[in-house]
Amino acid sequence: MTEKISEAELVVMEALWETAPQTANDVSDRVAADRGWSLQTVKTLLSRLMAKDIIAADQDGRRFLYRPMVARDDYVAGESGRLVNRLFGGRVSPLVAQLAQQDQLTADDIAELEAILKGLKS
Amino acid sequence: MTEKISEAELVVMEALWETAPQTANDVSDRVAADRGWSLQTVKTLLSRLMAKDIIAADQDGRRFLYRPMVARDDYVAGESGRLVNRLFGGRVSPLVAQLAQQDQLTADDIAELEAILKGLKS
DNA sequence: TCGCATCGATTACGGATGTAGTCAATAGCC
DNA sequence: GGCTATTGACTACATCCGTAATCGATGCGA
Repeated sequence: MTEKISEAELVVMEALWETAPQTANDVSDRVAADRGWSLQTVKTLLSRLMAKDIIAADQDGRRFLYRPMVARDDYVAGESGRLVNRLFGGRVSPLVAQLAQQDQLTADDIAELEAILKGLKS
Repeated sequence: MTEKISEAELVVMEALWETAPQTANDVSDRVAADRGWSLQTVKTLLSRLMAKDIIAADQDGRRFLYRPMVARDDYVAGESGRLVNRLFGGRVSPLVAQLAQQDQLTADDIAELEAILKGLKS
C-alpha cells in the first residue's frame, strides 16, 4: 500500500512520469509554467515523495536524478479503484452511467468502450 | 462550486444521505459501528459541514435535525468528473480500460455497460 | 585559494483535517 | 427550586499540506 500522493505532489509526479530521470531543476522548470512554484517548493515536494518511497534519487555528481518508483498505471489503478469503491460500492457501471449523464462521454469514448467490452466477452 | 468534503466528513454525509433528517446522536450511532468515533467527533464534523453549507439543520426543540443540502448524485458527479480529468485527461474510456484490466468489471457490469452504450447511440 | 553559485537538507508557518475534551445553556426529574 | 443529563458551541492539538526561506556543504571560476 503506497502512501497517499497529495495534489501538489501529483503535479511533480506527472512531470516525472513524463520524463525520467530528471533533476530538481528540470522538474521545477517543467512545472513552473502551470503552477508558478518556486524551485524550493518543488524540492520540498520531491523530498516528501522520497520520504514516502514514491520516488527515488540517484546521485549524479553533486545533484540528484529523481525517478518514479511507482508506475503511473499503478497509481491510476489504485485511485480509480478507490473512487469506485468509495462512491459506487465497487460497481463500475454506475460510474459510467454517471459520466454518461454528465455528457462526459465523447463519440470516441463510446466506440472505445464498445471495443473494450467486446474484448472482455471473448 | 461546493466546498471540498473531507474523508471523515464523507462518512457523515453517507449517513445523512441514507436517512435524513437525523439528530447528531442518530448520525453518531449509525457511524460509530465502523469508525468508533466519539459523539463529539461526529458533532465537530457536522459543524464543519454546516460551515461549508453542505448540510443544514432545523431546530427541533433543543436539538437540531441535520439534512444534506448537496445531493449525493451531485457530489458523486463532481468527484467522478474530477478524477477523470485529473488522471485520464477527461477521457472516460481509459478509465474503464483501467478498471477492466484490474478485473473490477463483473459480468453484470459488462451487461449494464452494454445497455448504457446502446442507450447512448440511439 | 577565496568567494560565489548551486544543490540538497532543515526549518517555518498558516490552513485543513482528524479526533476529541470542555463549557454554557437548558430541560427534565426529584 | 435545585441537581443532573443532554445538546450544541468553543477550544485543543497533532498531523498533513502548500508554499517557501534559510542553512550548510561543495564545486567552480577568477
